[in-house]
Amino acid sequence: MRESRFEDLAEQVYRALREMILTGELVPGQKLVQEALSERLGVSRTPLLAAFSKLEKELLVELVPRRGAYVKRLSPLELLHLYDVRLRLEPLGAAEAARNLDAAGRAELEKAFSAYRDCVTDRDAARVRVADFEFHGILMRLSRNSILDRILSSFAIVLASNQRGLMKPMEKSLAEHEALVEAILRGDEGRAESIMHAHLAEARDAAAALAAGAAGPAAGGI
Amino acid sequence: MRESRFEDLAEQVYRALREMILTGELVPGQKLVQEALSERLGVSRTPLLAAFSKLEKELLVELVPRRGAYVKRLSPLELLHLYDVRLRLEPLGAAEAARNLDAAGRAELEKAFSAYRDCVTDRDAARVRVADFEFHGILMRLSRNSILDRILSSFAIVLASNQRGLMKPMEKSLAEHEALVEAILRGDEGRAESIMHAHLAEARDAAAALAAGAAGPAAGGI
DNA sequence: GGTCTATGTTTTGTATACAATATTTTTAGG
DNA sequence: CCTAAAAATATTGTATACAAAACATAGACC
Repeated sequence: MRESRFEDLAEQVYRALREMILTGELVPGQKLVQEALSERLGVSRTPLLAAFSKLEKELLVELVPRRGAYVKRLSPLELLHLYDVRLRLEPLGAAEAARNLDAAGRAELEKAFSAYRDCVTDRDAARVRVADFEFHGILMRLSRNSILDRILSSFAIVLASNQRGLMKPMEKSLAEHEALVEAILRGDEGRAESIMHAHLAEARDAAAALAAGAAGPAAGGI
Repeated sequence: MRESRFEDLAEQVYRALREMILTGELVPGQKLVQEALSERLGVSRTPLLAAFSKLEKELLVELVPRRGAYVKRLSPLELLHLYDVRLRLEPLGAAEAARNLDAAGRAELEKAFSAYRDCVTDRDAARVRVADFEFHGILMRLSRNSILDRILSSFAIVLASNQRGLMKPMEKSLAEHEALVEAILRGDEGRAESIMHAHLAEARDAAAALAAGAAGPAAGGI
Protein backbone atom coordinates (compact mmCIF):
# COMPACT_ATOMS: atom_id res chain seq x y z
CA MET A 1 0.00 0.00 0.00
CA ARG A 2 1.62 3.15 -1.19
CA GLU A 3 -0.88 5.79 -0.27
CA SER A 4 -0.64 8.19 2.56
CA ARG A 5 -3.34 9.20 4.96
CA PHE A 6 -1.54 12.46 5.54
CA GLU A 7 -3.22 15.54 4.20
CA ASP A 8 -1.53 18.75 3.31
CA LEU A 9 -2.72 21.90 4.93
CA ALA A 10 -2.63 23.23 1.41
CA GLU A 11 -5.10 20.56 0.38
CA GLN A 12 -7.41 21.30 3.29
CA VAL A 13 -7.27 25.00 2.61
CA TYR A 14 -7.91 24.33 -1.05
CA ARG A 15 -11.02 22.38 -0.23
CA ALA A 16 -12.20 24.91 2.33
CA LEU A 17 -11.87 27.77 -0.13
CA ARG A 18 -13.53 25.78 -2.86
CA GLU A 19 -16.44 25.09 -0.57
CA MET A 20 -16.68 28.74 0.43
CA ILE A 21 -16.75 29.81 -3.19
CA LEU A 22 -19.29 27.23 -4.25
CA THR A 23 -21.65 27.96 -1.38
CA GLY A 24 -21.43 31.65 -2.13
CA GLU A 25 -19.77 32.58 1.13
CA LEU A 26 -17.12 34.15 -1.05
CA VAL A 27 -18.75 35.98 -3.92
CA PRO A 28 -17.43 36.45 -7.45
CA GLY A 29 -15.20 39.47 -7.79
CA GLN A 30 -14.33 39.51 -4.11
CA LYS A 31 -10.70 39.99 -3.25
CA LEU A 32 -9.03 37.23 -1.29
CA VAL A 33 -6.73 39.01 1.11
CA GLN A 34 -4.05 36.63 2.29
CA GLU A 35 -3.65 37.73 5.86
CA ALA A 36 -7.37 37.94 6.53
CA LEU A 37 -7.99 34.49 5.10
CA SER A 38 -5.06 32.87 6.82
CA GLU A 39 -6.24 34.22 10.14
CA ARG A 40 -9.77 33.07 9.47
CA LEU A 41 -8.63 29.58 8.52
CA GLY A 42 -6.00 29.38 11.22
CA VAL A 43 -3.07 28.73 8.91
CA SER A 44 -0.17 30.75 7.64
CA ARG A 45 -0.04 32.35 4.24
CA THR A 46 2.19 29.62 2.82
CA PRO A 47 -0.41 26.87 2.32
CA LEU A 48 -2.83 29.53 1.16
CA LEU A 49 -0.60 30.34 -1.75
CA ALA A 50 -0.51 26.75 -2.93
CA ALA A 51 -4.30 26.59 -2.64
CA PHE A 52 -4.64 29.73 -4.76
CA SER A 53 -2.52 28.11 -7.45
CA LYS A 54 -4.78 25.09 -7.58
CA LEU A 55 -7.95 27.16 -7.60
CA GLU A 56 -6.64 29.31 -10.36
CA LYS A 57 -6.23 26.27 -12.58
CA GLU A 58 -9.85 25.42 -11.86
CA LEU A 59 -11.07 28.81 -12.96
CA LEU A 60 -12.45 29.48 -9.52
CA VAL A 61 -9.88 32.11 -8.69
CA GLU A 62 -8.14 34.74 -10.74
CA LEU A 63 -4.57 35.53 -9.79
CA VAL A 64 -3.30 38.96 -10.73
CA PRO A 65 0.40 39.37 -10.00
CA ARG A 66 1.17 42.00 -7.38
CA ARG A 67 -2.51 42.79 -7.16
CA GLY A 68 -3.95 39.80 -5.43
CA ALA A 69 -6.34 36.91 -5.80
CA TYR A 70 -10.00 37.37 -6.71
CA VAL A 71 -12.94 35.01 -6.85
CA LYS A 72 -13.43 34.58 -10.56
CA ARG A 73 -16.57 35.83 -12.16
CA LEU A 74 -17.64 33.85 -15.20
CA SER A 75 -18.87 36.01 -18.04
CA PRO A 76 -21.95 34.79 -19.93
CA LEU A 77 -19.66 33.99 -22.84
CA GLU A 78 -17.35 31.88 -20.72
CA LEU A 79 -20.38 30.12 -19.34
CA LEU A 80 -21.46 29.30 -22.87
CA HIS A 81 -18.00 28.04 -23.71
CA LEU A 82 -18.05 25.88 -20.63
CA TYR A 83 -21.30 24.28 -21.77
CA ASP A 84 -19.84 23.72 -25.22
CA VAL A 85 -17.04 21.76 -23.59
CA ARG A 86 -19.34 19.80 -21.30
CA LEU A 87 -21.54 19.01 -24.28
CA ARG A 88 -18.59 17.28 -25.90
CA LEU A 89 -17.13 15.55 -22.92
CA GLU A 90 -19.97 14.36 -20.75
CA PRO A 91 -21.69 12.28 -23.44
CA LEU A 92 -18.36 10.49 -23.87
CA GLY A 93 -18.25 9.91 -20.14
CA ALA A 94 -21.81 8.60 -20.08
CA ALA A 95 -21.05 6.13 -22.86
CA GLU A 96 -17.90 4.90 -21.17
CA ALA A 97 -19.72 4.57 -17.87
CA ALA A 98 -22.32 2.41 -19.58
CA ARG A 99 -19.60 0.22 -21.03
CA ASN A 100 -17.54 -0.14 -17.89
CA LEU A 101 -20.21 -0.48 -15.24
CA ASP A 102 -19.70 -3.14 -12.60
CA ALA A 103 -21.58 -4.06 -9.45
CA ALA A 104 -19.87 -1.45 -7.29
CA GLY A 105 -20.46 1.22 -9.90
CA ARG A 106 -24.08 0.22 -10.23
CA ALA A 107 -24.55 0.69 -6.50
CA GLU A 108 -22.85 4.07 -6.53
CA LEU A 109 -24.92 5.25 -9.44
CA GLU A 110 -28.16 4.17 -7.87
CA LYS A 111 -27.23 5.81 -4.62
CA ALA A 112 -26.34 9.12 -6.29
CA PHE A 113 -29.52 9.04 -8.31
CA SER A 114 -31.76 8.32 -5.36
CA ALA A 115 -30.11 11.11 -3.37
CA TYR A 116 -30.85 13.38 -6.30
CA ARG A 117 -34.43 12.19 -6.53
CA ASP A 118 -34.97 12.81 -2.84
CA CYS A 119 -33.83 16.39 -3.18
CA VAL A 120 -36.25 16.90 -6.05
CA THR A 121 -39.06 15.36 -4.03
CA ASP A 122 -38.32 17.88 -1.29
CA ARG A 123 -38.24 20.64 -3.92
CA ASP A 124 -35.12 22.07 -2.30
CA ALA A 125 -33.43 23.93 -5.15
CA ALA A 126 -30.11 24.48 -3.42
CA ARG A 127 -29.71 20.82 -2.54
CA VAL A 128 -30.83 19.76 -5.99
CA ARG A 129 -27.98 21.79 -7.42
CA VAL A 130 -25.41 20.07 -5.25
CA ALA A 131 -26.90 16.63 -5.84
CA ASP A 132 -26.92 17.23 -9.58
CA PHE A 133 -23.27 18.23 -9.43
CA GLU A 134 -22.41 15.08 -7.51
CA PHE A 135 -24.43 12.89 -9.82
CA HIS A 136 -22.58 14.15 -12.85
CA GLY A 137 -19.28 13.85 -11.01
CA ILE A 138 -19.90 10.25 -10.04
CA LEU A 139 -20.93 9.41 -13.55
CA MET A 140 -17.64 10.75 -14.88
CA ARG A 141 -15.76 8.77 -12.28
CA LEU A 142 -17.58 5.66 -13.40
CA SER A 143 -16.39 6.26 -16.93
CA ARG A 144 -13.00 5.04 -15.73
CA ASN A 145 -11.45 7.67 -17.93
CA SER A 146 -9.15 9.33 -15.45
CA ILE A 147 -8.33 12.24 -17.72
CA LEU A 148 -11.95 13.01 -18.38
CA ASP A 149 -12.82 12.72 -14.73
CA ARG A 150 -9.99 15.01 -13.83
CA ILE A 151 -10.90 17.70 -16.31
CA LEU A 152 -14.55 17.77 -15.38
CA SER A 153 -14.16 17.51 -11.64
CA SER A 154 -11.66 20.29 -11.99
CA PHE A 155 -14.47 22.44 -13.13
CA ALA A 156 -16.33 22.69 -9.92
CA ILE A 157 -17.41 25.77 -11.69
CA VAL A 158 -20.13 23.77 -13.29
CA LEU A 159 -21.95 24.12 -10.03
CA ALA A 160 -21.47 27.84 -10.01
CA SER A 161 -22.79 27.87 -13.55
CA ASN A 162 -26.10 26.47 -12.49
CA GLN A 163 -26.54 29.36 -10.12
CA ARG A 164 -27.22 31.76 -12.91
CA GLY A 165 -30.85 30.98 -13.26
CA LEU A 166 -30.59 28.61 -16.14
CA MET A 167 -31.74 25.58 -14.28
CA LYS A 168 -34.55 23.77 -15.99
CA PRO A 169 -37.72 22.62 -14.19
CA MET A 170 -36.84 19.96 -11.64
CA GLU A 171 -39.28 17.37 -12.94
CA LYS A 172 -37.91 17.55 -16.45
CA SER A 173 -34.37 17.23 -15.23
CA LEU A 174 -35.33 14.33 -13.02
CA ALA A 175 -36.95 12.48 -15.90
CA GLU A 176 -33.81 12.94 -17.99
CA HIS A 177 -31.59 11.68 -15.23
CA GLU A 178 -33.82 8.70 -14.77
CA ALA A 179 -33.68 7.77 -18.45
CA LEU A 180 -29.92 8.21 -18.35
CA VAL A 181 -29.51 5.92 -15.36
CA GLU A 182 -31.70 3.35 -16.97
CA ALA A 183 -29.66 3.38 -20.19
CA ILE A 184 -26.39 3.08 -18.28
CA LEU A 185 -27.67 0.21 -16.15
CA ARG A 186 -28.69 -1.56 -19.34
CA GLY A 187 -25.21 -0.96 -20.72
CA ASP A 188 -26.64 0.89 -23.69
CA GLU A 189 -23.71 3.13 -24.61
CA GLY A 190 -25.31 4.82 -27.58
CA ARG A 191 -28.45 5.75 -25.75
CA ALA A 192 -26.58 6.94 -22.67
CA GLU A 193 -24.51 9.18 -24.88
CA SER A 194 -27.45 10.67 -26.75
CA ILE A 195 -29.51 11.26 -23.62
CA MET A 196 -26.62 13.06 -21.98
CA HIS A 197 -26.15 15.11 -25.11
CA ALA A 198 -29.76 16.17 -25.20
CA HIS A 199 -29.72 16.83 -21.47
CA LEU A 200 -26.88 19.32 -21.81
CA ALA A 201 -27.80 20.77 -25.17
CA GLU A 202 -30.80 22.53 -23.73
CA ALA A 203 -28.77 24.10 -20.98
CA ARG A 204 -26.20 25.14 -23.54
CA ASP A 205 -28.85 26.86 -25.63
CA ALA A 206 -30.10 28.72 -22.59
CA ALA A 207 -26.53 29.84 -21.94
CA ALA A 208 -26.23 30.93 -25.58
CA ALA A 209 -29.34 33.05 -25.24
CA LEU A 210 -27.97 34.58 -22.09
CA ALA A 211 -24.66 35.35 -23.76
CA ALA A 212 -26.36 36.89 -26.77
CA GLY A 213 -28.52 39.00 -24.50
CA ALA A 214 -25.60 40.16 -22.44
CA ALA A 215 -23.54 41.09 -25.49
CA GLY A 216 -26.26 43.33 -26.82
CA PRO A 217 -28.04 45.57 -24.26
CA ALA A 218 -25.59 46.06 -21.45
CA ALA A 219 -22.00 45.94 -22.66
CA GLY A 220 -21.41 42.92 -20.42
CA GLY A 221 -19.25 43.58 -17.40
CA ILE A 222 -16.29 41.30 -16.73
CA MET B 1 -5.29 48.68 -19.36
CA ARG B 2 -5.39 46.45 -16.36
CA GLU B 3 -2.69 43.93 -17.06
CA SER B 4 0.64 43.74 -15.40
CA ARG B 5 4.00 43.16 -16.99
CA PHE B 6 5.28 41.78 -13.72
CA GLU B 7 5.97 38.09 -13.64
CA ASP B 8 5.96 35.91 -10.61
CA LEU B 9 8.99 33.88 -9.82
CA ALA B 10 6.47 31.11 -9.37
CA GLU B 11 5.35 31.61 -12.95
CA GLN B 12 8.90 31.60 -14.27
CA VAL B 13 9.75 28.50 -12.32
CA TYR B 14 6.56 26.88 -13.53
CA ARG B 15 7.50 27.52 -17.13
CA ALA B 16 11.10 26.45 -16.60
CA LEU B 17 10.05 23.15 -15.08
CA ARG B 18 7.45 22.60 -17.74
CA GLU B 19 10.09 23.15 -20.39
CA MET B 20 12.50 20.77 -18.66
CA ILE B 21 9.87 18.08 -18.49
CA LEU B 22 8.76 18.50 -22.08
CA THR B 23 12.28 18.47 -23.45
CA GLY B 24 13.06 15.36 -21.47
CA GLU B 25 15.67 16.98 -19.28
CA LEU B 26 13.56 15.74 -16.40
CA VAL B 27 12.39 12.24 -17.13
CA PRO B 28 9.10 10.58 -16.08
CA GLY B 29 9.31 9.00 -12.67
CA GLN B 30 12.17 11.22 -11.57
CA LYS B 31 11.91 12.76 -8.15
CA LEU B 32 11.93 16.53 -7.95
CA VAL B 33 13.93 17.34 -4.86
CA GLN B 34 13.08 20.83 -3.67
CA GLU B 35 16.45 21.97 -2.44
CA ALA B 36 18.34 20.67 -5.46
CA LEU B 37 15.93 22.32 -7.87
CA SER B 38 15.78 25.59 -6.03
CA GLU B 39 19.56 25.80 -6.05
CA ARG B 40 19.67 24.92 -9.73
CA LEU B 41 17.08 27.54 -10.63
CA GLY B 42 18.44 30.11 -8.22
CA VAL B 43 15.23 30.59 -6.25
CA SER B 44 13.99 29.57 -2.86
CA ARG B 45 11.69 26.66 -2.25
CA THR B 46 8.66 28.91 -1.86
CA PRO B 47 7.98 29.70 -5.53
CA LEU B 48 8.87 26.12 -6.35
CA LEU B 49 5.95 24.90 -4.29
CA ALA B 50 3.48 27.05 -6.16
CA ALA B 51 4.92 25.80 -9.45
CA PHE B 52 4.48 22.20 -8.31
CA SER B 53 0.83 22.90 -7.57
CA LYS B 54 0.26 24.22 -11.06
CA LEU B 55 2.11 21.36 -12.72
CA GLU B 56 0.17 18.82 -10.74
CA LYS B 57 -3.08 20.16 -12.14
CA GLU B 58 -1.61 19.75 -15.61
CA LEU B 59 -0.79 16.12 -15.02
CA LEU B 60 2.89 16.81 -15.55
CA VAL B 61 3.81 16.26 -11.94
CA GLU B 62 2.55 13.92 -9.28
CA LEU B 63 2.50 15.22 -5.73
CA VAL B 64 2.70 12.63 -2.98
CA PRO B 65 2.27 14.16 0.46
CA ARG B 66 5.31 13.86 2.67
CA ARG B 67 7.07 11.91 -0.06
CA GLY B 68 7.78 14.51 -2.64
CA ALA B 69 7.06 15.53 -6.21
CA TYR B 70 7.66 13.26 -9.18
CA VAL B 71 7.55 13.78 -12.91
CA LYS B 72 4.37 12.02 -13.89
CA ARG B 73 4.55 9.00 -16.10
CA LEU B 74 1.51 8.55 -18.31
CA SER B 75 0.35 4.96 -18.55
CA PRO B 76 -0.71 3.73 -22.00
CA LEU B 77 -4.28 3.76 -20.76
CA GLU B 78 -4.09 7.36 -19.62
CA LEU B 79 -2.58 8.22 -22.96
CA LEU B 80 -5.54 6.63 -24.70
CA HIS B 81 -7.95 8.53 -22.47
CA LEU B 82 -6.14 11.71 -23.29
CA TYR B 83 -6.64 11.09 -26.99
CA ASP B 84 -10.30 10.33 -26.40
CA VAL B 85 -10.62 13.75 -24.85
CA ARG B 86 -8.66 15.51 -27.55
CA LEU B 87 -10.77 13.76 -30.15
CA ARG B 88 -13.84 15.39 -28.70
CA LEU B 89 -12.47 18.83 -28.02
CA GLU B 90 -10.11 19.72 -30.82
CA PRO B 91 -12.63 19.27 -33.63
CA LEU B 92 -14.86 21.71 -31.76
CA GLY B 93 -11.93 24.11 -31.57
CA ALA B 94 -11.18 23.76 -35.27
CA ALA B 95 -14.78 24.53 -36.15
CA GLU B 96 -14.89 27.56 -33.92
CA ALA B 97 -11.59 28.79 -35.29
CA ALA B 98 -13.01 28.54 -38.80
CA ARG B 99 -16.03 30.54 -37.73
CA ASN B 100 -14.21 33.24 -35.84
CA LEU B 101 -11.16 33.80 -37.99
CA ASP B 102 -10.13 37.39 -38.62
CA ALA B 103 -7.15 38.98 -40.36
CA ALA B 104 -4.87 38.74 -37.34
CA GLY B 105 -5.84 35.13 -36.76
CA ARG B 106 -5.28 34.32 -40.39
CA ALA B 107 -1.75 35.67 -40.15
CA GLU B 108 -1.04 33.73 -36.98
CA LEU B 109 -2.35 30.54 -38.45
CA GLU B 110 -0.31 30.89 -41.60
CA LYS B 111 2.79 31.66 -39.60
CA ALA B 112 2.37 28.63 -37.37
CA PHE B 113 1.69 26.41 -40.32
CA SER B 114 4.70 27.59 -42.27
CA ALA B 115 6.93 27.11 -39.22
CA TYR B 116 5.57 23.59 -39.02
CA ARG B 117 6.13 22.97 -42.71
CA ASP B 118 9.72 24.18 -42.45
CA CYS B 119 10.42 21.69 -39.69
CA VAL B 120 9.02 18.91 -41.80
CA THR B 121 11.13 20.02 -44.76
CA ASP B 122 14.18 19.77 -42.55
CA ARG B 123 13.00 16.36 -41.37
CA ASP B 124 13.83 17.32 -37.79
CA ALA B 125 11.57 15.08 -35.72
CA ALA B 126 12.13 16.85 -32.41
CA ARG B 127 11.30 20.26 -33.82
CA VAL B 128 8.32 18.88 -35.72
CA ARG B 129 6.93 17.69 -32.42
CA VAL B 130 7.23 21.12 -30.87
CA ALA B 131 5.89 22.88 -33.97
CA ASP B 132 2.93 20.51 -34.09
CA PHE B 133 2.20 21.24 -30.45
CA GLU B 134 2.32 24.98 -31.11
CA PHE B 135 0.17 24.68 -34.19
CA HIS B 136 -2.56 22.90 -32.30
CA GLY B 137 -2.23 25.36 -29.45
CA ILE B 138 -2.61 28.38 -31.69
CA LEU B 139 -5.58 26.82 -33.37
CA MET B 140 -7.31 26.40 -30.04
CA ARG B 141 -6.53 29.98 -29.18
CA LEU B 142 -8.07 31.08 -32.44
CA SER B 143 -11.27 29.27 -31.49
CA ARG B 144 -11.87 32.16 -29.08
CA ASN B 145 -13.25 29.62 -26.66
CA SER B 146 -11.26 30.51 -23.60
CA ILE B 147 -12.33 27.46 -21.64
CA LEU B 148 -11.36 25.11 -24.42
CA ASP B 149 -8.06 26.85 -24.92
CA ARG B 150 -7.37 26.66 -21.25
CA ILE B 151 -8.11 22.98 -20.90
CA LEU B 152 -6.06 21.96 -23.86
CA SER B 153 -3.09 24.22 -23.28
CA SER B 154 -3.17 22.91 -19.75
CA PHE B 155 -2.36 19.57 -21.19
CA ALA B 156 1.11 20.30 -22.35
CA ILE B 157 1.15 16.62 -21.88
CA VAL B 158 -0.10 16.27 -25.39
CA LEU B 159 3.43 16.94 -26.43
CA ALA B 160 4.76 14.30 -24.13
CA SER B 161 2.20 11.96 -25.63
CA ASN B 162 3.72 12.27 -29.03
CA GLN B 163 7.02 11.11 -27.68
CA ARG B 164 5.86 7.56 -27.35
CA GLY B 165 6.52 6.57 -30.90
CA LEU B 166 3.02 6.99 -32.15
CA MET B 167 3.81 9.82 -34.47
CA LYS B 168 2.62 9.22 -37.97
CA PRO B 169 4.79 9.81 -41.04
CA MET B 170 5.64 13.48 -41.38
CA GLU B 171 4.36 13.85 -44.91
CA LYS B 172 0.96 12.45 -44.03
CA SER B 173 0.65 14.71 -41.03
CA LEU B 174 1.75 17.69 -43.10
CA ALA B 175 -0.88 17.01 -45.73
CA GLU B 176 -3.57 16.80 -43.06
CA HIS B 177 -2.47 20.05 -41.48
CA GLU B 178 -2.48 21.69 -44.87
CA ALA B 179 -6.03 20.58 -45.62
CA LEU B 180 -7.07 21.76 -42.18
CA VAL B 181 -5.56 25.21 -42.67
CA GLU B 182 -7.20 25.50 -46.03
CA ALA B 183 -10.62 24.62 -44.61
CA ILE B 184 -10.24 27.11 -41.79
CA LEU B 185 -9.12 29.89 -44.10
CA ARG B 186 -12.18 29.22 -46.21
CA GLY B 187 -14.31 29.42 -43.10
CA ASP B 188 -15.63 25.92 -43.71
CA GLU B 189 -16.54 24.89 -40.16
CA GLY B 190 -17.87 21.46 -40.98
CA ARG B 191 -14.86 20.45 -42.99
CA ALA B 192 -12.40 21.84 -40.45
CA GLU B 193 -14.11 19.81 -37.78
CA SER B 194 -14.13 16.57 -39.74
CA ILE B 195 -10.51 16.90 -40.84
CA MET B 196 -9.40 17.48 -37.30
CA HIS B 197 -11.43 14.51 -36.18
CA ALA B 198 -9.85 12.22 -38.74
CA HIS B 199 -6.42 13.64 -37.96
CA LEU B 200 -6.70 12.68 -34.30
CA ALA B 201 -8.70 9.49 -34.71
CA GLU B 202 -5.74 7.71 -36.22
CA ALA B 203 -3.48 8.70 -33.38
CA ARG B 204 -6.13 7.60 -30.95
CA ASP B 205 -6.34 4.20 -32.55
CA ALA B 206 -2.59 3.82 -32.34
CA ALA B 207 -2.80 4.69 -28.66
CA ALA B 208 -5.57 2.13 -28.23
CA ALA B 209 -3.41 -0.56 -29.78
CA LEU B 210 -0.58 0.41 -27.50
CA ALA B 211 -2.83 0.28 -24.44
CA ALA B 212 -4.23 -3.10 -25.44
CA GLY B 213 -0.71 -4.42 -25.97
CA ALA B 214 0.51 -3.10 -22.66
CA ALA B 215 -2.45 -4.55 -20.77
CA GLY B 216 -1.83 -8.03 -22.12
CA PRO B 217 1.84 -9.19 -22.21
CA ALA B 218 3.62 -7.16 -19.57
CA ALA B 219 1.34 -6.29 -16.67
CA GLY B 220 1.83 -2.60 -17.44
CA GLY B 221 4.05 -0.68 -15.03
CA ILE B 222 2.81 2.60 -13.63
C1' DG C 1 -10.91 74.01 -6.79
C1' DG C 2 -8.50 70.50 -9.12
C1' DT C 3 -4.49 67.88 -10.12
C1' DC C 4 -0.13 66.28 -9.26
C1' DT C 5 3.39 64.79 -6.07
C1' DA C 6 5.16 63.07 -1.86
C1' DT C 7 4.65 60.28 2.22
C1' DG C 8 2.70 56.60 5.01
C1' DT C 9 0.26 52.24 5.16
C1' DT C 10 -1.17 47.96 3.51
C1' DT C 11 -0.36 43.82 0.96
C1' DT C 12 2.05 40.94 -1.81
C1' DG C 13 6.31 38.11 -3.10
C1' DT C 14 10.26 35.70 -1.54
C1' DA C 15 13.67 33.88 1.57
C1' DT C 16 14.81 31.70 5.61
C1' DA C 17 14.21 29.08 9.92
C1' DC C 18 12.29 25.37 12.46
C1' DA C 19 9.56 21.22 13.41
C1' DA C 20 7.85 16.80 11.87
C1' DT C 21 8.11 12.93 8.92
C1' DA C 22 10.57 9.86 5.64
C1' DT C 23 14.86 7.69 4.27
C1' DT C 24 19.30 5.87 4.87
C1' DT C 25 22.95 4.09 7.47
C1' DT C 26 24.71 1.79 11.23
C1' DT C 27 24.70 -1.68 14.54
C1' DA C 28 23.15 -5.65 17.08
C1' DG C 29 21.08 -10.22 16.95
C1' DG C 30 19.81 -14.68 15.00
C1' DC D 1 25.43 -13.79 5.99
C1' DC D 2 21.07 -12.01 6.35
C1' DT D 3 17.39 -9.65 9.11
C1' DA D 4 15.73 -6.18 12.22
C1' DA D 5 15.97 -2.32 15.31
C1' DA D 6 17.92 2.21 16.30
C1' DA D 7 20.34 6.27 15.36
C1' DA D 8 21.66 9.69 12.02
C1' DT D 9 20.61 12.21 7.97
C1' DA D 10 17.89 14.27 4.52
C1' DT D 11 13.65 16.23 2.97
C1' DT D 12 9.27 17.87 3.36
C1' DG D 13 5.58 21.05 5.46
C1' DT D 14 4.69 25.24 7.75
C1' DA D 15 5.41 29.60 10.02
C1' DT D 16 7.63 33.76 10.26
C1' DA D 17 10.45 37.75 8.75
C1' DC D 18 11.77 41.10 5.49
C1' DA D 19 11.87 43.67 1.04
C1' DA D 20 9.42 45.56 -2.83
C1' DA D 21 5.46 47.01 -4.92
C1' DA D 22 0.65 48.79 -4.85
C1' DC D 23 -2.69 51.61 -2.61
C1' DA D 24 -4.41 55.42 0.20
C1' DT D 25 -3.89 59.85 2.16
C1' DA D 26 -2.47 64.36 2.68
C1' DG D 27 -0.21 68.47 1.13
C1' DA D 28 1.69 71.71 -2.40
C1' DC D 29 1.34 73.99 -6.65
C1' DC D 30 -1.08 75.92 -10.65
